[in-house]
Amino acid sequence: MTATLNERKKQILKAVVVNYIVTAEPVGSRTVSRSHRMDLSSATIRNEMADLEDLGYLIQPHTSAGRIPTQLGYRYYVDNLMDLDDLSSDDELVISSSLSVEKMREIEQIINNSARVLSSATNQTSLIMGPQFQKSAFHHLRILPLDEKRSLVVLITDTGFIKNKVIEMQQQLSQHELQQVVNYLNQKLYGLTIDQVTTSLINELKRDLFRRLEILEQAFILLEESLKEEKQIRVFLGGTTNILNQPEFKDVDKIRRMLNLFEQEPLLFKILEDTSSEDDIVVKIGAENEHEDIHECTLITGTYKIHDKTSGTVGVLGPTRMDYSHVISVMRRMVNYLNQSLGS
Amino acid sequence: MTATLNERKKQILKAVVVNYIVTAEPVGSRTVSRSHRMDLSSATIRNEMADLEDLGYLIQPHTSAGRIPTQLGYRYYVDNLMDLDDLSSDDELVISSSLSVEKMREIEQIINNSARVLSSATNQTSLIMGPQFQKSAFHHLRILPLDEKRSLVVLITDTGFIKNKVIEMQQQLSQHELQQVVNYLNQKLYGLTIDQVTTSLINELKRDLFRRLEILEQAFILLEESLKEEKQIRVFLGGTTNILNQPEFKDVDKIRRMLNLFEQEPLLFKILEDTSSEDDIVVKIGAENEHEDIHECTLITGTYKIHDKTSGTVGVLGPTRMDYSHVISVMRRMVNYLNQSLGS
DNA sequence: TTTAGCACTCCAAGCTTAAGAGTGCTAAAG
DNA sequence: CTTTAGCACTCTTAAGCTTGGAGTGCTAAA
Repeated sequence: MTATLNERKKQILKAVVVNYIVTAEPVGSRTVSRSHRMDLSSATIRNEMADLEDLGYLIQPHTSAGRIPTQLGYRYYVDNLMDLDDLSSDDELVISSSLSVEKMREIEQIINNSARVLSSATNQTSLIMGPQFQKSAFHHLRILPLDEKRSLVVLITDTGFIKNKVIEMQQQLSQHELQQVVNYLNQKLYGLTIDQVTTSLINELKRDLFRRLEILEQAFILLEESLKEEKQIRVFLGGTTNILNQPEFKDVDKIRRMLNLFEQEPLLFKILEDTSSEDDIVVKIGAENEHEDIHECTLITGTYKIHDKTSGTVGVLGPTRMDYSHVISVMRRMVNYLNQSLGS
Repeated sequence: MTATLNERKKQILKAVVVNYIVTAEPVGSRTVSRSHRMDLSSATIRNEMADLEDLGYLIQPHTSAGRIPTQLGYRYYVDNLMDLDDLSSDDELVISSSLSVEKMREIEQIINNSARVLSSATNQTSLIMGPQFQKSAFHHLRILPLDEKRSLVVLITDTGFIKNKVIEMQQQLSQHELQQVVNYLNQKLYGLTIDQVTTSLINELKRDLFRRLEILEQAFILLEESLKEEKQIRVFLGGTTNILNQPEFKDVDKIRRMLNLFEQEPLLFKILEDTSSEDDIVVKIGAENEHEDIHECTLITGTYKIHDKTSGTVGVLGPTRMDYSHVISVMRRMVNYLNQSLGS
């Protein structure tokens, strides 16, 4: 199908897409013939555009309107026609300055901030999936008694994650008893990924441990709880109100559906996850996305790494009429930034 | 002003408010005369309504439309006319079941969940201000070394808050050295509220400590950081999309302004803070709110306590046309619940 | 003091109209 | 064979107009 487009058709398709991205209005033949250095009359362009419509790249909202790109048209544009955007020094400035103003230490902070920057640099909504804690390997566990009843459990992974949780224990445990349990667990769990530390494994260990010292129901509950809580990965959003600026969302009902979607973290997670496992940047246009509520949207995603492990996904979501080249450039930069600042 | 309303006017005002809350349409004299057991003709009602308009309790959107309550009208209704709502067993069920399904341990979880429940029980947007950590008193500090470079700092307050933070230290400190610092700090800071632990106090301690043992720049940075981070209180939102269901927000521009507001935590904090310091439930109608963007909204707030200290604020935000009695009832229940589950 | 009746006002919804943008087709020109 | 000019036609959008209904205020009678 790609082969069937001659140079002139490509130029015209590109002109329509570029123009439509900017104006959000159907593009007429006259506009194309005048504005894009094409030494052809509008009539000729009209003929070509009619062809492009037959081929499925363009569509008319109604007879006697200009054309707008179809999903296929965008796809062709992204794959074959798009010029990559050099970030303007303005954007460059905005991005790098807002990212580096403060040294941020906490992962959550970094990601939250990134989401904000990404959305404001693209004028779209951004989604960032937090690091996938589950893929990290268990390194060791420590327990710090706080007072008679409470202890702080600290879980450390090979990628440098540190999760901690306060737990309460009905039964008092001596420092020594605690230490025994902790040592046992460290020995058994070392090197497993968090995913692999299943409830059944924990139950097994529990049985095992009961045989030897018969105290520690509570110590296990804590472990189970710490893990369970981390099962659901957090998705950070930025600029959710940006979609309201897009003319394609002037309908309250569409807005509601989108915002509703944004409130459902598991769904967002699924949407992002569907795209991942690629190395570079992925562009999913319209119905290429699984989820029905974003069939009129484009999702552009990239993945970042922590310690060379694929770790999380960054996404920008907006209407299919999106400034692809710009968003892709910003995304590149963002992924780089995350790789750097989370990598260490 | 209150005294000037005779019984009949009160009944009519009440009827208009109640009706308008349900229908969101201007209420005509005929509607009032028929529906609310008033044995008066519409003409009589008309006269009374004209009076109520002169007094500032009602207003006509245009000549020859029914009346709708003014801000003053709502105020009078809330202060003098409102029947308190017995929660229907349905609501009762929804609320108590969704709150008690799981034992939640983390404060953040409890609050987040509460926000969700509150918004769905009221069909409005809910805001909950997290506990004001700053008002708690410092109890003690502990440090748990994790590996050569990192330590976990744990801060415990008298109200049972436990904050922890991982810090990195360039310089290695021996367990002994660390312990010395920690002991010193615990002694000096004990009993102060977190608010009182200012940067200047820290600097003072720092100087003091330097004189005796000259190591611990890092140890202080950590303390400063832990505290700074907690300065901004988190506001939890629930049901932000509920405002989209209200007919008064069918305008995209209004929606944008509201959602924008919701994205700015410091503003929300300020809005909630303005209402607090009361013991019971506070109703702020329309322009009674400071912030201009919610001049067409009503904010109903309550405060909850942890360990008998006033601790945070719960709010429901919606258009001035709001089911006051229902929201207030739900709010009561919510505050009770929070007092119970955070109190221990 | 209350009520019935009536003229009047105003909005909302539907319809009509005119302007403008853009097309498809045809026939002529290159 | 390709390109272009010209023209009739289509469709949308905005503005103006019409109409029905809801609700009022006023007056006069009960």
